[in-house]
Amino acid sequence: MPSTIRANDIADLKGTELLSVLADSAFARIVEGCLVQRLPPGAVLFEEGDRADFLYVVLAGRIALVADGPDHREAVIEIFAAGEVLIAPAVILDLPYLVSARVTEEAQVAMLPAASFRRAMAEDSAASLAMAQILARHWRILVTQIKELKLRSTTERIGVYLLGLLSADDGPQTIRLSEDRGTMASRLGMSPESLSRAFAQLRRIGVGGRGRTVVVAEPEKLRKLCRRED
Amino acid sequence: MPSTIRANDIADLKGTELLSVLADSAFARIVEGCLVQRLPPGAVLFEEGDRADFLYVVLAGRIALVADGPDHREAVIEIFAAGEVLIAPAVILDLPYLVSARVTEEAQVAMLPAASFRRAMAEDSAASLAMAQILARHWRILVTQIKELKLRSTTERIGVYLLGLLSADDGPQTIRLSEDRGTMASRLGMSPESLSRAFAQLRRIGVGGRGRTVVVAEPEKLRKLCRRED
DNA sequence: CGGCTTATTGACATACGTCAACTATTGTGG
DNA sequence: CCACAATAGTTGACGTATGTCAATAAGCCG
Repeated sequence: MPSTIRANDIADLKGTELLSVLADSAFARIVEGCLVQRLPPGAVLFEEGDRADFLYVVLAGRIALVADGPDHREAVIEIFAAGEVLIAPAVILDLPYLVSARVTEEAQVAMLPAASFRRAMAEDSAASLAMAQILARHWRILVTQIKELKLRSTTERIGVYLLGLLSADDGPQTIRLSEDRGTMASRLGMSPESLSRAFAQLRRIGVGGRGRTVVVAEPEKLRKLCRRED
Repeated sequence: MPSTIRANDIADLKGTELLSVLADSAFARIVEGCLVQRLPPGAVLFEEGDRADFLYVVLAGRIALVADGPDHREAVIEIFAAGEVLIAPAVILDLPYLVSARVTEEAQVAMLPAASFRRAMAEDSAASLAMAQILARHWRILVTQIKELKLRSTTERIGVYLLGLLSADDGPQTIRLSEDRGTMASRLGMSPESLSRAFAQLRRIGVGGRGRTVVVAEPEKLRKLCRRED
């Protein structure tokens, strides 16, 4: 059940990139009609096609944007973590959601009424500038994803994904996946089985581990695999 | 060769969604350092990795954003027409271009210096609001494309693409593709050969025509093919 | 009318998905 | 703490959609 907002939720909201720039009065107005929800994994925030009545802000946990396909297939488009703002585009344009949202990791989210958010955007220039910057970053994230889908094999896509989790260091590294492998497969546009097999491929260049743990023995080999100018 | 701007170019710029909202003084400053270029098909505006020194506005013709793949393969990400603004994200964030841009149809483009555009965004709240709205629309376009790449077959992707060109009418329609079939294939994430074969599939439900002309005898059949809930 | 690019078609290879079986892994209640 | 079920991941066998390579045909332009 949505509940009204508490003091430390307000602090969290104030700490997000988007809302931190708002003037105090504008921030107060936004927070006014705001609801906060704690949700278990699997919970659905909204479904594709719903009217965009709320802007969601992730306060904790993780939320996946998923597109529904034929016969219960689905594709994960993007995953959001604490501090990020969800589906602003639908809210800004006052258009139905293009995707559904589902909790992948026990989450706490704030729901800001769409109309008051749009008003804040129109009245507070810092907000629209911050919004433009956030959307600009997302444009790049999505374009990168499209490039990968169109030009890279399953194995390479996994490689690129892992590289994004690696530090610049060149020694062996252990990383922790923030999603289970099934979700990761869907996000990367492949079946869980293909993911599994692609990981098997990567084993020969020193990528191991199991479950959510992945060990990359030789990051440089992985980088070489994914480098374009081969 | 880039040349300085002429009166009717200024009128065109003033007519675009993004720049029309600017206050006169801000608009004048932006136009100040602006160059205009007329370019033949095949011309490259900039390449992936270049520093984002300019924001491009398409005044006429068409420009494709393309990602370069291994051994001279490439993927078309999006195509822009007159009135649209190109790769604002890189300019806003002052990051290198993620993609290259190539003219697909004899074009005229205005080049606005990145720094003065960023300044205009910061100072003119109407501009950042308009920018946020434009980027919001692009987010939806890109997400739609990702959904299609992840969930639909080549034939369905073509179907959806054609549906986007069709009027709501239910009678036979003749439409004109704005790109050659090779470019269209790349934009849809498939080889030209696959596009050709998928068109052959569609023939049995009344999709015909050749070259840039496509005839859809029974739009309803096409809609049915692409409808999700089978 | 040749040349030129662009589109189609055929034969073939292969990457990836699907279905099904099997094996961890995790969680639950006795 | 162990059995058990439930879930998640792996592996194998197989089918198929899509890419690749090569040859042909069809538009297009000087």
